[in-house]
Amino acid sequence: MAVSLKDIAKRAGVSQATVSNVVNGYRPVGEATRARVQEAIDELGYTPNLSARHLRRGRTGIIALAIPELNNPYFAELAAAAIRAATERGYTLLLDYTDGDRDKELLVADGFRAQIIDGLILSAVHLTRDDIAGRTSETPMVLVGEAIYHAPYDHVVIDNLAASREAMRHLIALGRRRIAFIGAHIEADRAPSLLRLRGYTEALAAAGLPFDPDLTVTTSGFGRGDGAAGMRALLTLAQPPDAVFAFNDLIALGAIRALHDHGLRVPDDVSVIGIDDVEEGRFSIPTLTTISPDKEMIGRLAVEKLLDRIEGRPAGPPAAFQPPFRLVVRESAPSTVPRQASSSSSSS
Amino acid sequence: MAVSLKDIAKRAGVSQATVSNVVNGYRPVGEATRARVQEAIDELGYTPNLSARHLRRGRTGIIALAIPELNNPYFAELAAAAIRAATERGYTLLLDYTDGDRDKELLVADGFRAQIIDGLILSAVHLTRDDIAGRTSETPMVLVGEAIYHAPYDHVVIDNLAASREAMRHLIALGRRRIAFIGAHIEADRAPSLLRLRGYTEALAAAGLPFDPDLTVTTSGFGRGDGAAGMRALLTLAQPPDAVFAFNDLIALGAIRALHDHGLRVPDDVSVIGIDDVEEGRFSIPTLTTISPDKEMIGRLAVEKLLDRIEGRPAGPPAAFQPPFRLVVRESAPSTVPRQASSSSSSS
DNA sequence: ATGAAAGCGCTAACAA
DNA sequence: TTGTTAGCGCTTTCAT
Repeated sequence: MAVSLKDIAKRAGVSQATVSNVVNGYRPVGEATRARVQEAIDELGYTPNLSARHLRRGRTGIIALAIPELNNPYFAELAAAAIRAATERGYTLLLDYTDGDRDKELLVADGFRAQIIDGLILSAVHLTRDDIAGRTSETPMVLVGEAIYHAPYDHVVIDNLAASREAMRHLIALGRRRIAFIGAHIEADRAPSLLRLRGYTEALAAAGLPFDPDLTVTTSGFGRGDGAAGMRALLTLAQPPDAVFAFNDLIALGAIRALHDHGLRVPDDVSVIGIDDVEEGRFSIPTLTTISPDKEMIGRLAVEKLLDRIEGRPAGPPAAFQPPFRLVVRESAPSTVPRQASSSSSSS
Repeated sequence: MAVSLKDIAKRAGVSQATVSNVVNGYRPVGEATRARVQEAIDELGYTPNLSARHLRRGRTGIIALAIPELNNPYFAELAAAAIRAATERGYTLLLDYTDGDRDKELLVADGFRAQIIDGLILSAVHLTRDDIAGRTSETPMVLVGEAIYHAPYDHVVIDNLAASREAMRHLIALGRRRIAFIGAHIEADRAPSLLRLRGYTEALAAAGLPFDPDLTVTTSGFGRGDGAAGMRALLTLAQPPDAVFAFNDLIALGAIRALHDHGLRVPDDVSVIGIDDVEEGRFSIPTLTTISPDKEMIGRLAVEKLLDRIEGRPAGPPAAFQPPFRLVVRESAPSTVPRQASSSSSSS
């Protein structure tokens, strides 16, 4: 059995309460006493038993970040930022991953592991508004991610409408006219792709370009394979697209691969743009033009807002927070309109 | 305050012990009693308080997996496997990431968060043998990853020597003669790249090929940028390589990008092979030939061995476990020898 | 400034 | 088969 408060108290000849106060500093402790206690702590090598502390305090010091998939580097980068932020604030961050499975998302939102965590940052994909609204768990929660719920929770997400418009403007400025969107989803009202899709159609309208339903491709997942399949479908069209706006970078990368397999060149024949700015896109061939959300800030903000709620700081009513983003132009959709076939120009 | 054992006991008119037994099943409980208790549990919505349980049992049900970086998809995939395995066994897996920082690795190994975890799976990069040997923490630990320590801990890792030899045999069978290795490390005796490097030299010797020190490139990290930088260095050689064996896929992918920037073609001018089989390499241009370790089994085995120690199952002395791997041939180093070998030193 | 003592919710040893 | 009871190690009144 490890060294306990009691051991220290005995050794230092004081009460447990005093030791506790030396450790936590809730009440002032006399200088001489403090020194004696500290010495005992050092000698015996005491570390507080967290389970006991948590039992007593009713909090665990653990918060969870639930993400759909670890394999998407976007989430890996987001998680890294959140872990940093939590650690700085003295919390431990537990990564829960839901596998893009609705039941698991429900389970997590509804208090699975609630006993172990003080709060939850949830990046849901499949949850419905009712799922969120009907949540019974009392555990503080902050929402992250593209799906919209209009639910009474803080929500951290970039301005997807503006981001999509900017991506589209870039493509349109390049002279592209048949721009496809890969990564739409079936769910009508709160799908992750909702705002990005709206940005897509609005940008088309603003540029006076027709909206062709054939150019909007639905995918089941969010990975490279989905992007490749979506692109292959587009390539069967009588009039294939001359540009692709992908829901995210992984889909964009998959689309590029499918174009390559089909003997088409990016960006000469087709321009491609994604969203996320994962590192992979800085080294891919071609490198990927993308919208880069401030992932560090997203993670940080989500943690902060959650801790505000947990620690009962005045935080006002639930609100939406929009970290910045910026357009990063790379080879897959460069600023200069592609002249002819000529590749292997490099610019990292 | 949430519903407690006591509440259930009162409601069902039984003792706390009985409720505990119907929840945990340590002792048999009468059918009628069980039903009554279960009903009370359902009605009141009881979930055990884990802090209390852990305080009492002396275990938390949490194990940690410490990895150098989350951004490397290899570790993300490994973590996913470990999380699955832990969850199945009723444990929660906490991801700790050390940032490839020696101090953080030390901290983790030496019992940071020891109060909260029952055991640790450590994938260290920078730790020395002495660091490991001098560990004071009592927390059970299992080692994962390429670095060798000959320390008294279970260690799960593929047979890196055999894997490297197989990768090299493939390159040599292609007719490659100047094969470079990117991703060596300074530390002499237990660096992650040690065995892979030895496999490289042994394979050269076995094929009667000369070992040219210029073709072995040291990198500080393990990412795409390191691979690209390493490749650029190789391309300044008077006689650049005609093939690259990379320490891992990310380095290989970075090397491919650098070759592309240099106007060289993969695999026509230079063949490239990596290790890890990350998903990215199945969609990259060109797709990546690689050694695919069984990540699912690595994660699973590490968790199992750790739980054996934690739960005191007879596990014998610490041992090494070698999950299988296989060569996956893709475009960057196809089986058929490239035809028009134009691997001159034309563009440099 | 310090101490004594009462639990937080649970499990396990001992009784019945 | 079930109940009683004693803590696990800590924080926190209430006294002093």
